[in-house]
Amino acid sequence: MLSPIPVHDISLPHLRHACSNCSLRELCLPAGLTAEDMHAVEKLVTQGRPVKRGEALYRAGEPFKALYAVRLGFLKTSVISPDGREQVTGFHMSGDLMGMDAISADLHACDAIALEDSEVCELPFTEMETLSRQIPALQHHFYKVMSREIVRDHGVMLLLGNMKAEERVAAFLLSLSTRFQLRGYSSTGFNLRMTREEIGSYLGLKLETVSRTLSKFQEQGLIKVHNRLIELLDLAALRQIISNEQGG
Amino acid sequence: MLSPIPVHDISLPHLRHACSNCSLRELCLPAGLTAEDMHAVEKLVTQGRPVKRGEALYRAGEPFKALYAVRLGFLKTSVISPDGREQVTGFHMSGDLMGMDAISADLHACDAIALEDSEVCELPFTEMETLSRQIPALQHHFYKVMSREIVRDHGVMLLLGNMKAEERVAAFLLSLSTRFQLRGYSSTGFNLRMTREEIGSYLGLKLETVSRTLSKFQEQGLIKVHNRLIELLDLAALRQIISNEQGG
DNA sequence: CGCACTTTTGAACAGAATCAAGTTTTGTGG
DNA sequence: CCACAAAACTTGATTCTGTTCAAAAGTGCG
Repeated sequence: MLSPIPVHDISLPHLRHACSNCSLRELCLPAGLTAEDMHAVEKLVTQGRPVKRGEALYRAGEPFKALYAVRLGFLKTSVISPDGREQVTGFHMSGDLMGMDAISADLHACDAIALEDSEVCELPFTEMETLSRQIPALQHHFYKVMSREIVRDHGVMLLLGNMKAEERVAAFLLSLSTRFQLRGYSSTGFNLRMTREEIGSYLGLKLETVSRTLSKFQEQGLIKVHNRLIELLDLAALRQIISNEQGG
Repeated sequence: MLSPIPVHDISLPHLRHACSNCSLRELCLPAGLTAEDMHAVEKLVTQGRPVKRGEALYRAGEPFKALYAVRLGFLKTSVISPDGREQVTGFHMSGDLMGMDAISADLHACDAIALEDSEVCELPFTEMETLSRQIPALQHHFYKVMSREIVRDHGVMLLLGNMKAEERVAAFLLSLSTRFQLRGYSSTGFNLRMTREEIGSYLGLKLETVSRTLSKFQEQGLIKVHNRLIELLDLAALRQIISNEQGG
């Protein structure tokens, strides 16, 4: 199994580095773990596992063994209904924890596909569970991360249930902007890693509507679009659009 | 604090009874707890707390102290966007566990309103967390219940993102049917506890559309509607509608 | 028993989907 | 490095689903 980061490199300083910079952000940083706790956690974390663009990290129906912390790259998750409709349920970037929906039935409930060459850390769940009994902060943190996922999903439900096409696209761009910023990247210029169709699936719109809406925003001078390169020119106006289309 | 069930009644046999019949179904039943474990859990569970129709069990922004297991009754949860749009995120009946979205920020993230006179058990979260470190099955079960909530939310996202009005309403009726059946009630005849507007909010539709769709189903002989009394006459046809509208 | 809330139904309208071309980009192999 | 095929994107015209606006009828709670 090839990996850009050999096992022996996953020492405490290394993991710390990984945590604070890209990888285990969601898992480790806010947990407030001591050096000793960290050491225990790191022993469970496998070496980085690469996932090439287009490949699946896991697929719905596969047995659940581990959660995954995105170390770098970009992935989507999606559920597919029995009659073949796909709903993208999320986009995931460095520091995000994936696979929590699989705990419920011990089977993965969605597909996770890399949208660009990515790398994840595997967190064997049973072992993490055992460890979290010894480290209250870790246990609490897992509850928190799962809770945050629920809150996020409720936000998407609000978007899907209440918002118009323009509001959805604006909310999507602003959400990406915030997430990139949190990771130290530009909040106003970034590269969409997904197709218009995948954006549309996430937002409950057809790809043509996504395309048209982006074009319209560009005409209005709110953004600049060159393929998947996006530049946000007027964050305030985008926020205004979400706040019920007043003004602008 | 008035309660139909005094504290001293919450003895082991009582809690067992509550679990298997109505209340802590989601919390206790699948956890496979021993009698001893059960006893420990029951010491944490407060007496039943009544919530009258129209009252809030909790409101967004309130500090988070406990999860709630619905003992009996019917509640809705909803998030409200800054500009005032309401999205009903779920309907909750006996045995359901509520409040998990509050763990994330130690604040409730949604409103929980009783749609009929209800009663809940309060589960102080910090204490439950501590206890779950001593009872692995309990810890695992909490993870499972939260995971199930995530899976459920993804299902709603699929519905909101991909389905037409008729499909949504059919899916909603069938979902209620299943849930009532699991609790030992009729799966074909039940009382909607919520308004058309609340159904619409949950399904991403306007109340008029919900009403029209129910009327149409009635004309087609799939259901019988008398106000909030619903009778499902052709489950197969309703399922067919969800399976992409073929046949019928 | 009456008033407010809920529900139904109709008619006109709007927003997004669908259908359809044409263009651009990307990835691959020669 | 270029040529080519496949995939992705844009834009327009049309259609259709669901919303909006409106009014009337029904229900139930105090």
